Amino acid sequence: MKLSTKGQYGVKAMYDLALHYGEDPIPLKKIAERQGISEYYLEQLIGILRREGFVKSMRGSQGGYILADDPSNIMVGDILNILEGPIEISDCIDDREVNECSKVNYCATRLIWVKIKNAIDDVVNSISLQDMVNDYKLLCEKNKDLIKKESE
Amino acid sequence: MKLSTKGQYGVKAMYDLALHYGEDPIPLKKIAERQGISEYYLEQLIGILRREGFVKSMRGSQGGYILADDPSNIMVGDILNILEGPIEISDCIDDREVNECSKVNYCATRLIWVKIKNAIDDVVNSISLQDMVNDYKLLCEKNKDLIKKESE
DNA sequence: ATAATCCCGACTATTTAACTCGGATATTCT
DNA sequence: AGAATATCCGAGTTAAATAGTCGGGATTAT
Repeated sequence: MKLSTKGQYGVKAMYDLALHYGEDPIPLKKIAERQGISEYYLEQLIGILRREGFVKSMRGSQGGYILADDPSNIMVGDILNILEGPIEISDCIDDREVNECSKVNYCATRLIWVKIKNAIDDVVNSISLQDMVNDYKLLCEKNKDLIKKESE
Repeated sequence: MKLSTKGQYGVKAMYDLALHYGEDPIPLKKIAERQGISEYYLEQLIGILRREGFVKSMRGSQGGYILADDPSNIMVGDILNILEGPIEISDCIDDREVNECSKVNYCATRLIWVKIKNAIDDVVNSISLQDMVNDYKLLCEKNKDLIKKESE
């Protein structure tokens, strides 16, 4: 059970843009380099994100991409939903079992997939790009302190 | 983002066995029919579950499968882990970015995949086969009441 | 003996993931 | 104007995983 790289790459790229929000547009090449992703492949993914309105593009020399909105308004879940498709764990319609409960249109396992889906949604819809940036900066601070102490 | 059918089929089959726990062994053919799964395909899956000690098999005529343990001791997570493999959402080692935080061995997105994994684990490790059976029986009761009222 | 059933390994077809590429279009800089 | 830099678009490729199929052997109740 695993996520595809689409979602991973998409979140990484968007996070990279979030780190530079408010600055000049970032060309894809830079993002791909920094995040260790194939540039050509990322091109496809960011194309999707652009069409969905999550990033804006500037063509031509000095062009690149910027976030279409404030990082605090973009949730990880938004990105994953678009790149991975909605979480459709099961297309479960199980009605063959004609027994004492025959009238029940019910798949015993369906509830489990629903619970899993909800749990994932809760997580990814609660984390914004800004949260990720904050976490990163916090870690940097801690690290600086650590280096400082080491050199004392 | 979706689960493979392996996990779905496996849970369905185990649930079927749980419904008949304590009775005679159930042949694979019955399970496959009732749950709407290819018998040959299910054969592979249940083979894995047998080797891992989750079900016991009886060969020969009147043979079949039974749960190796009480349904309350078998968690949905156990089944999924074996059939889908552990949840390895990302094999994220991202250390290329040499900037002001260069000493930090840290992947910005890693925390997200960890959180997702934990959320899924929490769900599937909290649901036993017995829970599923209870849910089903509860639903049957409700349904009976409903039919009763309708006929009044 | 025979029918039912598990057991095992190999085979195949389909789909998906993960890239790769060629060339068109737009923009800036010199 | 022209070169360089980028986005934009669609198509092609490769490799792996998924899902399913099959043949035949071993075991056991009737």
